[in-house]
Amino acid sequence: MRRTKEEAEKTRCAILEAAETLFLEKGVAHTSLEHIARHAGVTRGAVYWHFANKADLFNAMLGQVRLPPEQLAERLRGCPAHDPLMTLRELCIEAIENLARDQQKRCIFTILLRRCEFTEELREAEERHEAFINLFIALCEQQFSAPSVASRLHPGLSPRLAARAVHALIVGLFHDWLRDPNLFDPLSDAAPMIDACFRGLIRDWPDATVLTPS
Amino acid sequence: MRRTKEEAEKTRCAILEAAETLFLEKGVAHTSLEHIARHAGVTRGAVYWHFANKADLFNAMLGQVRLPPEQLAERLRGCPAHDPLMTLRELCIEAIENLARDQQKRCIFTILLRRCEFTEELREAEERHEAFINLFIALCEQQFSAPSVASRLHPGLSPRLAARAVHALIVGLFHDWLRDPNLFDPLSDAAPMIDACFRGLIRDWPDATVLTPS
DNA sequence: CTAGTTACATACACAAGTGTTTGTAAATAG
DNA sequence: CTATTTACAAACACTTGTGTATGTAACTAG
Repeated sequence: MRRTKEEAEKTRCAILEAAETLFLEKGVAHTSLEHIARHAGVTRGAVYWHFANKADLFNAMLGQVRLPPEQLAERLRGCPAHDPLMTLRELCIEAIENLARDQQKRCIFTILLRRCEFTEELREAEERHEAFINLFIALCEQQFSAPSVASRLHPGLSPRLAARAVHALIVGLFHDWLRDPNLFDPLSDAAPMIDACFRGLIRDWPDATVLTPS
Repeated sequence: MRRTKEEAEKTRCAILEAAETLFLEKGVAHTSLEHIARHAGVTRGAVYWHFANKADLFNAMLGQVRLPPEQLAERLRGCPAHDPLMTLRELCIEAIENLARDQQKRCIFTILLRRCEFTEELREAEERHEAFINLFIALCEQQFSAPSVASRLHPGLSPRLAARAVHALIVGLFHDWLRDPNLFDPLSDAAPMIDACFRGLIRDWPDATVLTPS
């Protein structure tokens, strides 16, 4: 019953998909490879053929999507310093909207935030993820440090603190919304909330009407 | 080797303490009752004597402290409507400072946010926790709905959205800081960040100097 | 055509965890 | 002083999970 190469790729995907579903449903630690195999319509043999162990499968699953911090960091690094704040603002809003639109991203991020324990075996994934978060915060801080921006920070705020606040708000919005998607509507509410945040950080932040000419 | 009543209470506490330590260290799902018992210097017999199972032990552990959302909700409900925003602001700042000061609260909240999977067996604890979060958000929204406050909201913001933003910021700050306590100093940075948030929500939010006369 | 390899399924050995039952010494009630 | 709980320890029975080893049919390279 040996399958052709592309069929093998299909079972690999089926396993990844089953893992995604079951991790979301019952948590990473509470899902066994046996359970995943059954759900994918294969045996543990197939799972161990494609992946070394559960941690490896978990990493492969994460590798399927660019998580928001990763994506944000990438795009922040790519953009020039011209009007850095507006770029940052738009990226933040996009990140939230993306999460709402992309079902898989939502699923995987929910697993990361609410369905897994970062213990020894998942340390690698955790560290990679944290590295991206730290990179994002650092780049964010860099945007706030540009002379033309830093001078507009409200008194009492440093670029460092502003960057921390932006990241905290985004993480909090993710966390809250993934817990209960009825709390707000990402597509319509992301912009006002992000703008409120920037308005509290930057002295002359323009009106919402100017920012979203549609 | 039967112990007196107060000695029994001491072993109960020892078990709870061991659970706290090990849950934090290795995650809830990855910690067995056997492991907890050993760490507390007893056998599983003692654990099963004092607690029905792991979920029961987990709930008892959570019951030891008032978690921030619970505390916030309680205090918000208790305070009269006189200057509701300032009360809310102070509570938010206090919550963050408290987390930094109270070692046990920090530990347990870290477990809740980063060391447990909310699967079937912990559903009860999750639901209780979520209820407090929703209560906090509702009360928060109520503060923003007071006529004297709602009229001062920046255009584009509803009381509902403002409440969501405040909660998201706090959750994000907790999450970030518990992940890496070096990101900011709760005692000195909480106030400026919370004030920045409120400044972005409320039109005539006063200066920081006025707010912290110290 | 046949050797070797691929993509699994099956089976095995082992460890660990759970809940329960039973044993027991000391505290305590009467 | 005796009977009965209490507060555990120890042992048991069972399930589940992991990693590995072995089997095997079909694909594929030469």
